[in-house]
Amino acid sequence: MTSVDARLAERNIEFASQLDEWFRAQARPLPWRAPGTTPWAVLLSEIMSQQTQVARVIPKWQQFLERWPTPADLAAASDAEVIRAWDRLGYPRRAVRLRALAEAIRDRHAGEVPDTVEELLALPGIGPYTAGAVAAFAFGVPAQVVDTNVRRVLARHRFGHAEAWAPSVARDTAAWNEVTQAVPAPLVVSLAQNSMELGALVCTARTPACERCPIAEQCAWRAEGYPAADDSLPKRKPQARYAGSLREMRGMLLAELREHAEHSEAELRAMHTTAGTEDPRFEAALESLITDGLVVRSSKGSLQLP
DNA sequence: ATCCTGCCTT
DNA sequence: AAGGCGGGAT
Repeated sequence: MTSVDARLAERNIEFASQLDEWFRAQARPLPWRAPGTTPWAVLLSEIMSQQTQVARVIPKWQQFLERWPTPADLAAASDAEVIRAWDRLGYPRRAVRLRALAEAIRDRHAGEVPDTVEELLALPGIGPYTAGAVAAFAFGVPAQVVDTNVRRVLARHRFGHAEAWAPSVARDTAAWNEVTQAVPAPLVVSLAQNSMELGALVCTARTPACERCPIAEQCAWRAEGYPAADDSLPKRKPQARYAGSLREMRGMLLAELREHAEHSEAELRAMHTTAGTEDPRFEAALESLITDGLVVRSSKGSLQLP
């Protein structure tokens, strides 16, 4: 081992150890972190937390588990039931994917959530983050876990960037490999959870609370005087305006279909036609919902949840 | 306006 | 690599 490797190893282990100490004292008691949480419950929490804040996920997570305690239970439900239960968590296509996911677990894995990244990644609706998170948090595998929080913490603390780099599997993997090198497996697992928690509570995107940060002393970004974002780094494009968007129309149509079991297509179209002029978004929104499997067109021109 | 424990398609 | 996809909170 070269002296460079030795120094990196020392830095990595100190980084992981300090975060671990902080986590034990400061972490939120999230329900899916309680001992005895099933892999299915962990998986469900990760799916629901994809682009939805923890506070909004918690009650919905509890409702789903009470109603569908195992993958087989959810697989046996209809898409319509799951879409209605999903309610306003956002990105309703996740509800359909979730049921397909439960079905795949039932059919390919005898109803048990698999414990390897490779098998998890092959399931619908599970990408690099979720596969790693489930392997790590449900099964203790020292897998790569890079979400927006980890990405930002590493970008700042280890690499001195003001903002996280844009999501890229290559960048995520390179950074993860560097910071976990020579770190013992159990500590790698906690590093994932700990850095995620630090990003959520302290090293936040907008106004980081550096005065409460347990690793501020070693922070590269702080050492460099909190430099502004590097323009050479790719940035996520801001979301388009919601009012008037196709997404808004999708939301309106889905709300109506959630409420009434069935609609005639003509009736639904009429609801979005004023003074003889059809809302130009109507057709595209409907087709998009059908493509996502959120709405089905029946034989005689009626629309309903699948 | 920006962010939130991303994923899938093109 | 880029664009699309909810809805709530700050």
